[in-house]
Parts: sequence; structure tokens; C-alpha cells
Amino acid sequence: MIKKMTLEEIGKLAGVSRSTVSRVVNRQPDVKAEVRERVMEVIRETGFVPNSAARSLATQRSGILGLVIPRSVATFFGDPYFARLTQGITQACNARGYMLSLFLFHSNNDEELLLPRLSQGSFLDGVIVQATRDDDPIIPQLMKAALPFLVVGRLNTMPEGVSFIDVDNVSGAYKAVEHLINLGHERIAHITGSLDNRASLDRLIGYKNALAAHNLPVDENLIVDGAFTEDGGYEATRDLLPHQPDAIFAASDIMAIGALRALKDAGLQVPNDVAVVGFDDLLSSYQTEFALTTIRQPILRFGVSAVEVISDIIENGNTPPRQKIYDTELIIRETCGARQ
Amino acid sequence: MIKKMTLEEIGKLAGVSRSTVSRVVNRQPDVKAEVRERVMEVIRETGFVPNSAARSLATQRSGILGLVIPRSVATFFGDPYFARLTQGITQACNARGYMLSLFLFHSNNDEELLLPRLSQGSFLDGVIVQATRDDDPIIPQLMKAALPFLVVGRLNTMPEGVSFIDVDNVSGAYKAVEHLINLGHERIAHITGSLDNRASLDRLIGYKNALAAHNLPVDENLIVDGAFTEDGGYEATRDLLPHQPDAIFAASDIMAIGALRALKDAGLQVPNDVAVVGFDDLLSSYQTEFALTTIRQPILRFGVSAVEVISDIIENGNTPPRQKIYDTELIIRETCGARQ
DNA sequence: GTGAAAGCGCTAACAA
DNA sequence: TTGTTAGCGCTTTCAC
Repeated sequence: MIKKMTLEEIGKLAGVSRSTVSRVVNRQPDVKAEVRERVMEVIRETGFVPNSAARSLATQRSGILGLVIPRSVATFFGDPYFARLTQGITQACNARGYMLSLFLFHSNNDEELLLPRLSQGSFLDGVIVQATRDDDPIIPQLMKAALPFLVVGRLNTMPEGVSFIDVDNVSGAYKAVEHLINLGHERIAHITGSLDNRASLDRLIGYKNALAAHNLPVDENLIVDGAFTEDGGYEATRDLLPHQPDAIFAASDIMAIGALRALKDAGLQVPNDVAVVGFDDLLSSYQTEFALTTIRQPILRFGVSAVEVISDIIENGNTPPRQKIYDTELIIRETCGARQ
Repeated sequence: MIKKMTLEEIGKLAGVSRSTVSRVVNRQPDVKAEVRERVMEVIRETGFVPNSAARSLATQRSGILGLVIPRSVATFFGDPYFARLTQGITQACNARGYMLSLFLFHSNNDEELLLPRLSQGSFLDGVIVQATRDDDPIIPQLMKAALPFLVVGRLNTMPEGVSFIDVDNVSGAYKAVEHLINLGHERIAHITGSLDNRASLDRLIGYKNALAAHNLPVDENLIVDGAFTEDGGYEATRDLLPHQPDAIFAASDIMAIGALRALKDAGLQVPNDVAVVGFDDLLSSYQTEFALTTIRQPILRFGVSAVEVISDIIENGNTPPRQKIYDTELIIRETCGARQ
């Protein structure tokens, strides 16, 4: 069992003062090489690690980042999106020496209790918040607090001066649909995600834009809500079939899987009878039954960027607000028919 | 923008000393009701929250719990198991006033860098570790550090004196198989998870125990590895079909879904031709195409218990080590045929 | 019941 | 290049 040491004690062992040890620990330049080596040696032997509370108190920095998943999306934590995002964020935190503290709000109560503690206790250097409903009080509260924060994703009405990063859902959907158009499809259906969601809305816009750009009509019968679930995609597809789509663009891979299943059950061939394109490319590890053509969101890198941006804000302030939109990538596999 | 206050300043505003404010904040008894009210009022007005670094430094307690997912399982973070576990843990943390700090080790390097910081920096009051490979160095390292920790799940060879909580996989599997036996099945196949995994091993034992207890032979042809993936379950089932099982017990729901799909593709009826039982009951929100009979793991409550146990250890020490095994529950739906 | 004062372990300005 | 010293904001004896 390793005894916990202090700078003072390390200093005594190395025959120097605590300041010198502090300098060595913090990699400051003005220490004689020989002394530095002696101190390092003692640190190695003792396994010394500086006390983080004391350090935070003195520097007014905790080295801790918060990741906040508001109540309205907490139930979706099973969603691979959050898992991957979290993974990217922790990865970047590890690389940059930050610790990550996770806040999932399960109830109103949690939110009321934790938000002030989190924004006022100077426990966190900065916060990454998952965007949520427009009326979520969390953004205004963070704006009042003197705490750097970054929104991941966007709200429909984003307050002025808020930093965010997001994926370009409009152009992603556009790419998907244009790809189908280029393959000769004309009756392209769209299974949307829940439309209380900015991402769903944007993907719908991209879908319509692509049709318009190629002089194809928008047929409202070909637009059905799939609620971001596999069953939703399945049901949506059943609703679509009477209107004879020759292709389906689903706003998520999960829904695309549901669609593929529905097509299979209806005895239709993919991609010959109906082509399918999804969105996300988050499932590859789970599901290889279908080689799904999809729009890849670079979620992992997205998480990494989130950490980079928030730490930039922490170091240099929030002016001007950082607002970055990341591009997506069309991943051609088999369900679109381009590979035949 | 709320200014950050100190106890001293609050005291000045309320006309008392900082000690009194501290007593009020910490709900200590010996404060005159009138004074307490006056101080509370100021705190409310100013939105004061005590500085957590200063508090940690003085109390030697951080109020932070660590959740460590070692490298060997970090890739499985997409697994709903971890998502749910994390959810249960954060929920309990919120309720008990702990903060949760997440450590996903992605590389060897992460592990070497972070483990000492985490176990020596007195940044955490305690750690919850997901069990992993037997040769993972993390358990020995934590034992050396003076840091309370609790293992979630078990290793094959668990060092003496380590506290852990786990689910009773043996009896869970036993229940599943016994249920199938009671329904009259005799050629019950088992799709195992990856067998480098204690949980898979235990489920296999439970499967064999149940057969033995009912004088049914163990046919090695009826035991196939499904690697905990849907495709693994699908392939395993294809391998099983020539041996004509009348029921399949899959060691996870994901694999059970794969099995159901394989049976469907083979033109077999569930549960009439082949009955299916899974394990986990973690998928209900994603997947309702099949009403899968399964063994429910109380993961959410499990997470809650983890926090309770670790905080017990923090407060009262690790002697005796806490070792709890939680029971599972048979959830009868449609794929086993009991409901027909 | 309340206040004064010491100290938690560190950083950083200043002095040497 | 190194040491001395004064805090960082809180808790906690100890007096009163």
C-alpha cells in the first residue's frame, strides 16, 4: 500500500524545496538538469502523484470536463450514437490530460439539483452539452454561469453567441438522395426520424433539396415518420409500399434495417426492386446481414473535436463563438445497387 | 453572469463569520434557527455554491466516484449492457450526491498513464471497475493503492479480499433451460457467448447443470459459440439445424435475435418447430419484432447497487469484502411457447 | 451558539 | 537556478 506523499516530503527526500519539486512536476524549464533528475528519481521511487484538490485550489483549474446529456435524451443513451460520442470524447480527454465527468439527468429533480452545483462549484473547467429540446433550460442556465460550454448538435433556435459543433445533416441527406437519383431512381421515399429533432428536420430538408435540384416532385405520400426505431422503419416501409417507391432513403441506419426487413418480408429484392440508403454508419459492428449503403457521420472524430473546441474556449474565451459543421461521407455498399 | 462567492463573503453579507456559514451549508445542528435562516437567504439570493476543490482539500474527500471500463472491454461500449449499467450508476450517483468520472481505456498507454493518476491523486473517493480479462493489471494495481474499489462482474480467478457484485449467471441459465425442459423439450441447443468470458462460462455451466438435473444428455453438437453478436447467433443456428434441436437457449438476446432470423430464413416456426430463449432483456426498447422469452438481468438496479456498495466501502472500509450475487428473472414472452 | 485561527497540499510571485 | 512565503476557499478544533 503506497503512502500518499506531498511535495514537501518529496523535496526533503531529494534535498530540495517544495517549489523545485513543483517545477519538476510541472515541467517548468528553469531547473538544473542534475537536480531535475534527482527529483524525478524520487518521484518514480515513491510513485508520487500531486494532490488534485490542492492543485485545483491553487490554479483555479480542475482539469475536469463535464459531459451533459439532458433529461430529454437520457433515455436514448442506449443509442450507439451516445456510446460512440462518449468514446470519442474520453479518448480525446485521455490524450489531453482531462478527466471526464458524466452527467445524465434522469429527472427534473436531478437537473435542478445538479445544474447549479455543476455550473457554480468550479468543479468543471468546461462542459460539453448534447443539444436537446428547444425549451430545455440548460443552455440559458449555462449562459448565465461563467462556465465555458459547447453544444454538440444544434437546437432549432440557437441563442446568439453559443458555440456548437454539428454534422451537416442537410448536405448528408442531399448526398444520399442525389446518389439515388444518379442511379436512375425517381420515386425516392424518405423515412424520417422524429420530427421534433433538428437532425431529422435537416435531413428532410436535404432530401427535398436534392429532389428539387433534379426537378423531381416531392410526393408527400413518400415521406413517412419512422421515429428512429427499427420497428418504425419496418412500419413506415409497409405504409410506403402501396405508393411504389423505387428507392428509400432512411434518416437512420436502424430505420433502414427495419425497411430492409419489411422489403424482404414483402418479397421484394434489394436493390433491384427497391434501393435503400441509410444514415449514420454506426452499426457496422453489430449488423452485417445487410451491406447497407449509408451516410457516415464521423462521430468518433466528432467527439475528439468537441474536446478540442471546448479546451480552446477554456483557454481563449468564447469570443468569437466557435461554430463548426462537419461533413459527412457517402459509403457505398450493396443496398443502393451502385455496385452491381 | 453570476459572480463566484466565498464563504467569507456570504458571511459578511449575513453578518456572521465564515465558520457559521460553513455550518449552515453543511447542515450542522448548532446554529440558531434565526441565524441559519438569514444565512440561507443570502445563499439563495447569491446562488452560492461552495468551491469543491477547497472542500476536497480540507475534508480529504472529493465526492467523486470513478467508473473504469478497461481496454479489453472498451470496444464493447456500444453494448447496451454498458450503457444501462452507466445509466444505473449515474442515477444512483445523482441521488447520493456523488459525481461520476468515466475512464475508458483505449490503449495500453492510456492505462499506464491514467491508472496511477487515478489511484494516487486522491481525485476519487472510490472506483467501480468492470471485470475483464484475468490478466488485466488493473485489479492488482488498485489493491496496492489505498483506494476503495468494487468489481462489477467477476474474473475467473478472483484475488482474495476483493469486493464484487455480479449476476447469478449459472442459475439464470439454469432457469432458462429448466423452463424449456418443463415445456417438454429434450434436444435443447445452447449458443454460447465468447468463452473467454466468465459470464459465458457460467451460463454454459447453468445449461449443463439443468440438463443433468433432468437426466438429459449433453450433446456437444448442440453447443455452438455465437460470440455475442447477432451474426454469430445466426451462423450458430445454421450450424445447429442439421442436429435438429427442438429448442435453443442463447446466452444473449442479440444472439437469440440472430437465431430467430436464421430459423425464419430456414422456414421454421417459432416456437412450434423450435423454441427460443435469450438472456439479458436489454433490448426491449430497440426490438419488438420478436417477443423474446428471456432471462432478465436487473442491470439498472445493479448499477444502483454498485454505488451503494462502493459508498459503503468508502465509509466503512473493505473488511469484510462485499460479495453479492444478484438473482435473475425468467421473462416469459412468446418465443418459448409457454403462452400458446 | 459563534468566531478566530490553523491547516489541507499546491502554485506562483518575489527574493536571494 | 532555487528557496521563502503568501495565498487558493474550505473545514475543524478550540476558545469564548
